[in-house]
Amino acid sequence: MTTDNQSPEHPESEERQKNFVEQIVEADLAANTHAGRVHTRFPPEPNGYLHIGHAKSICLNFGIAQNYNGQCNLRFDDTNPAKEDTEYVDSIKEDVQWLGFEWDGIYFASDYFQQLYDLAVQLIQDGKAYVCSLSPEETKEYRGGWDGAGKDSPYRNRSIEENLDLFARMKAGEFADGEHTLRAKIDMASPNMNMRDPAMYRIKHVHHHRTGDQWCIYPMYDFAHGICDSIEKITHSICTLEFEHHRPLYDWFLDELDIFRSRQYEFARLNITHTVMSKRRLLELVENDYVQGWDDPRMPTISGLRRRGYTPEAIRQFCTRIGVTKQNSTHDISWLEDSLRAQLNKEAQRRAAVLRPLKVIIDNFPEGHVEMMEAVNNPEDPSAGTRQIPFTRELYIEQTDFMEEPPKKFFRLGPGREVRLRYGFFITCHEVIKDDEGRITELRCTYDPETRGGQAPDGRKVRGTIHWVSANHAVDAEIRLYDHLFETQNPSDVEQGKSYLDNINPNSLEVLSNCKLEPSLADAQPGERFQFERLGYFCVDSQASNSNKPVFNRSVTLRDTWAKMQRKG
RNA sequence: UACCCCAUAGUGUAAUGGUAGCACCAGUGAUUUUGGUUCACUUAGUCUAGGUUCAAAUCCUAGUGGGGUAGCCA
Repeated sequence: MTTDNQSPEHPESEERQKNFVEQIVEADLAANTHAGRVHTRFPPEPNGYLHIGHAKSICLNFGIAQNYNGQCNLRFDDTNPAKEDTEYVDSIKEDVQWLGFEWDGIYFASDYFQQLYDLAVQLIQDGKAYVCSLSPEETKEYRGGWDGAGKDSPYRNRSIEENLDLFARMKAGEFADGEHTLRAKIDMASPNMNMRDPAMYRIKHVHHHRTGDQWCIYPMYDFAHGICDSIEKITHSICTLEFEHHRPLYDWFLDELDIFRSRQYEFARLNITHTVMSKRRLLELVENDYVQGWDDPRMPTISGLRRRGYTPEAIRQFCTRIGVTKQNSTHDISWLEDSLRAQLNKEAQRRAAVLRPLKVIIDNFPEGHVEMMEAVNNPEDPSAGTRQIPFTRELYIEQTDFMEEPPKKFFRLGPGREVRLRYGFFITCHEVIKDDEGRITELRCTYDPETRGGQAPDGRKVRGTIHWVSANHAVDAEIRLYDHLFETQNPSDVEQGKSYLDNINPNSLEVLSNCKLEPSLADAQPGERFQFERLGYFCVDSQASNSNKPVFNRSVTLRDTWAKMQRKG
């Protein structure tokens, strides 16, 4: 259930077309299938951090519960202790809550291990399951391929008594890993591989993060998942497309066991350009230090996006904008970025920050004099008020806001040109000072005292308005500029012999350590977000900032039509 | 090789047998003390071939294209 931001004027709650899952839910409601009850669940395996693709699923599952007066559980699918860990459990809970959702029930598949075991025994007693003693290799061989039917396991017709005995001894730890499995007795000739006597239990002498060493046999996903749904009386079990072929098996278990009938529905997982989304790859990026952890601001993980400066609202907004269908598709990453811009444009306070400083001396401004200027905090929100910023003789402007030989459409500063310093004065550049290597080190300018605040009494116009910071008052800061983690739209699209890793963007992180911020930014708190005017949205890094030198992450740039014009030439 | 799913402007999605619509992108213009925001306008689409029907994006068949599936992973 969402805990905030559901006001009527909020874009998330605006009228929109219902997606196909919502239509199914509404049809069930209309038909009174579950007496008006809607119950979903979000079922992550705690073997990695949540990413934006999970956010889509979270928004779908929790969103449906919320919109139809239902409930949504958080359930950890922890049936494979070899890969799972409490570290992941904790991060998943944190991420779900941060996204703004509260689960109605929190469960673990491991809570149900005994019930699962009992139901497996029941299936054996009904002659629907058997202990198979084929090796993994033999099992694969017997399963057959797409070109024909598989072969029945020689153990398929063991007596019920023998199966019961063997299964009990599997549980008791009498056998080594891989010696036996419990299999459902379905159809080795099925064109659906999942129905060719799938494994229900395997022996794994592995310590489980919650049940410890209590079990040495663990249920397989197909057996456990549907039963967990059934136990929790889940009405709509929503998963991704690759589980489509598992649905007949999901149904088979519930039907044979004759327990509460949950239904599985599948939707297309989220793909986004310039990034990767599989847990395997994200893990690889982390473990091989391509990034600096799961919460690296370049990662598509929830924790990465959070550290990058994304808001839960922006992510939820993105998830509702992209829709839910069964079509495989890839969304442009700029959609995600736009969602953030849309929110922060309305909410973020504006500040001045100079990324790559160029000193400007105002020759006709009195030395030592400080003139306090009034600046609007947020033009989109008058209630945000104003603040005072100091104007002095020595300023910093952006290096990119000056060109010695400006091209035609360049509106900013150049020799002999006049621009407006935002909330300051008009200044005109008279002299360019360079070092021995010819690099520009300083600009000599004059200001027009009549233009205080940025208006000329004679009504003369100026094309460019640039930002600035008073040199003596400036706060030094480190600013990290992030770009797409991968250069190509689809990192997985590689020629023979190459891997997605070859598409990593070598310039995905640029650290600027000599940035100059306006004084009001001195005590910005970790996680706080601002718009640095004309540059983008930035937030105080939650890990690296300390009191002597704040560190800001660039969440997203502003739209930049000038940069676009330059790119096009 | 078999089975399953999918196919609508560049991208992403509506229309559920009855006028093909929306958003983003792109382009043009207006406003603007952020080359931001906002506003207006413009471009552009039902994969192909048959069939059913008064009427098909929608139903049927075939083809084409894309995706998925042969873990004792989930």
